[in-house]
Amino acid sequence: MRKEPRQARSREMVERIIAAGREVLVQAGYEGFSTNRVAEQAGVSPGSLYQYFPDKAAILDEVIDRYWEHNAVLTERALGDRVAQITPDNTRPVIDALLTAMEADPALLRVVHEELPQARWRERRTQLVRRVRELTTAAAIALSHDDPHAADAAWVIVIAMENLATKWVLDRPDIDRDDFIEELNALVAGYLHQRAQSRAVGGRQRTTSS
Amino acid sequence: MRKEPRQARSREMVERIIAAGREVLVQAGYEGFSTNRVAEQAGVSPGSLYQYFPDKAAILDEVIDRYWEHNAVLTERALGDRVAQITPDNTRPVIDALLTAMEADPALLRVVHEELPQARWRERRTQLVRRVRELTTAAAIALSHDDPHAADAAWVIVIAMENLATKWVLDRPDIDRDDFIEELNALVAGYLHQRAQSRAVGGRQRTTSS
DNA sequence: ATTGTATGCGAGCGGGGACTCGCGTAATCA
DNA sequence: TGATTACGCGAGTCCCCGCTCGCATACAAT
Repeated sequence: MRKEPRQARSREMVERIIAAGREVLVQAGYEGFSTNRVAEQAGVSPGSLYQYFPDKAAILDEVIDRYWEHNAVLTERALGDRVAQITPDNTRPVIDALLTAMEADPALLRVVHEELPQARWRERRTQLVRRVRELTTAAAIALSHDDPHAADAAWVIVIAMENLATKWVLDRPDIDRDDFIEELNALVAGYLHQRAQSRAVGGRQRTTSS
Repeated sequence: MRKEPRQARSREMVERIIAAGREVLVQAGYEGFSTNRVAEQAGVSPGSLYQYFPDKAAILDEVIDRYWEHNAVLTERALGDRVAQITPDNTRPVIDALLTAMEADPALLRVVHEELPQARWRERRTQLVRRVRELTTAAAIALSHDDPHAADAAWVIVIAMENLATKWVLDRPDIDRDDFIEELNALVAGYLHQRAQSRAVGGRQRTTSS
């Protein structure tokens, strides 16, 4: 920020600019996100943008930050008190929470996932992902306490969940929401069991029989 | 294309332009991909680009098309004659092939996955994905012949595989290649078994016990 | 009321990007 | 060899973009 908005008037303007930023980002995409357009959408002069934002990137950052923040809040709310119910065989509450967050603003989700250069916003994604990872690791450990590759399993699950949930929301495949949650749950449960079983049989091996 | 390059000289130039396009895309990223830079990199005048390409997008398209084409060829080669070995419990050849393709050109993979606006290149991705889907569906059907949700399972697996393989190559998590293949194999095998089992017990249900 | 400061404006600047056009040169053909 | 066509060049046009600056207005303090 270049200056603090002191009067109510200017604080409202800053809000209008951020809202306009979101709108332009959704309507025109990342490539169409220009300062002039944002100003116009906000009903504000181009010069006014730069009273409180140092540059174009700052506006974008603010929009993205708020999106992730909003998502984090939604996730926690959706999880609610169902955290206790989570077991390796029942990860439905986490998956449901994840989906709920994703579904809140599909238009922005699309831009964030399909148009933003990922490199510049890598850290901002963490809040939500970290929470999923937390719960996943707990589930993995519950099944096999001394697995040296438990971290690998957590990584696999987190990446898979995040991307499957995202694509389900964006590409709208013909899969019912409850069915989908069921599939993801089976994916996690099956994976964890399969791993536990392989380890019990004789450590990590190249071939497994049914 | 605007004109056919007739002489050998001009055909070479077109090749140089495409190669330069790839180079600029990797070095400068999607946002830095400008016609002037491509021309300079190719050792060619800006005007010459437009002799054979209608616009900037056409150059980019050609680069991306060739990337996918190359990938498809690599996948088939890596699969080789091991296709016969694939079963629901052993999807390693497919995964290996997928990884091999991804590993061939990580720099370009990064740009394609993290910088290109996905919308404009949605169809080009298909060749590789379709092949994986083919093999996956076969594996799914092998385990349960009349599953009404077999297509869902195939979708889940394909999306998961594609993204896991991509992220593994790009984010270089600390997981050994063979271990990773093993994890993915467990993911698929475990998932398919879990589903088959759930169906056997009593159709799709909300709760499963270990 | 008067003065000082915060706010808002919008024409316009400097820059870079996509793309063109008219001209010189190399290849092809008769 | 002369004529015709293909090729290649690069200065230059037009456009849009990020961003600034001098000025007018609204608010706050005294």
